[in-house]
Amino acid sequence: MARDPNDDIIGDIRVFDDSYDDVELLYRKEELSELRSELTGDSDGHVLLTGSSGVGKSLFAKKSIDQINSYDNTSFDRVQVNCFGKTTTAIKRELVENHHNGPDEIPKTTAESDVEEELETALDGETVVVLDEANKIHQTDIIRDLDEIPEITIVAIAHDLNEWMHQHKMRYGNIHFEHIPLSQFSTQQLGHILERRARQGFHNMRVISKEQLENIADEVGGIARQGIQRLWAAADVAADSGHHNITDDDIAAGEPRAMTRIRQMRLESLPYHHQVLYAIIQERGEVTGTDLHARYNEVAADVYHDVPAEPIRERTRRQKFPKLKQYDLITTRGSTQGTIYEVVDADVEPEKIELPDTPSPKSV
DNA sequence: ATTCCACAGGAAAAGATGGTCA
DNA sequence: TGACCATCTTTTCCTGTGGAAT
Repeated sequence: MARDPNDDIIGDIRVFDDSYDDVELLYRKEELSELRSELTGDSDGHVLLTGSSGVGKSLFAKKSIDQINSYDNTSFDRVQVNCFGKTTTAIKRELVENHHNGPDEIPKTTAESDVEEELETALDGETVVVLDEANKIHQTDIIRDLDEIPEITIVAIAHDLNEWMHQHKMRYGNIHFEHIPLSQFSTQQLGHILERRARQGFHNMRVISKEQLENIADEVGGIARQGIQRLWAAADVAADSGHHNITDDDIAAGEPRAMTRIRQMRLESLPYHHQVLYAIIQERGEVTGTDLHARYNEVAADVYHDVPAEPIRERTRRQKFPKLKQYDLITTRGSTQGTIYEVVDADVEPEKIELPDTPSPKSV
């Protein structure tokens, strides 16, 4: 069962990365033309893109704006920044750095007013600023600031319209955003998208059939990111099993592997406290609240030894669980003192956290 | 049935972080 | 630079709940 590299089905693993963007935009004609009329029309409003996780919002923003640029013979610049966890100045700094006119690097000590100045000098015409994960913008007035620069049109990306309204419309009430929702793909559409991916990532297209691709698309309910991970996982399982073609069983067997990979990425994107708590639950598969807190207190000194973070109190720990649930990493059942915390997938390992192995069966 | 207990989660105060402005 | 403000996180305090003990 030794795995011969020549048997590998995957030719280019990068094709299955989240960040891979050397693709053609498919089935987004309507949204594209809406965006085009916003960006090329007279309106000086901004754009809000929404859609559920994994439908390809960032990719759409990137590819469609570049496409509009080349088809319409317009020439505005596109600058894209992920806003997650960044301050106003950090976002502006990154905007300048990402702009083709700007310096590649601005020292972090530069004052905000100077960064602002650098930004305005870099702009030499219409510029579309894409704010990725704009729903994560918290204590910043970045939107208001950018709105005041006439050359800039903002394309903000968020998950959910209501959430966006709640967080921002009140604060930026007078700044207009045209809303363009991105829907999930139909089975057929996603099947086709996956076929393109396979064509790019696999050595040979004959290893998987059209029906199989559509089955994957159907199973993931039109969520592109999941479909792509399922495709990768199916190929990975097939290669492990020494198959030359991907079988239906490989696809089925790949499902947990794909989900594990997605959950693993989510866990790693979370702050340290979440990961510590996850590690404790994962250690035993399931644990009661009492045992969880006891174990936390036991390992706290070790686990927080050489990290910037400090251990947190019980109430604060409880406040971390909703996020872990939302990311489908843990579940809870029972209520009040009987609550059991349980990992969804024991194969998802907290890579940064090493718990000291003092197996403490509820020592009384 | 009643009381007791432990804890999840709500409310609000306190703290931390980062921005603005004189 | 320091006083002040806005926002988000953590802590403190507390209430409601459901199971166990009486």
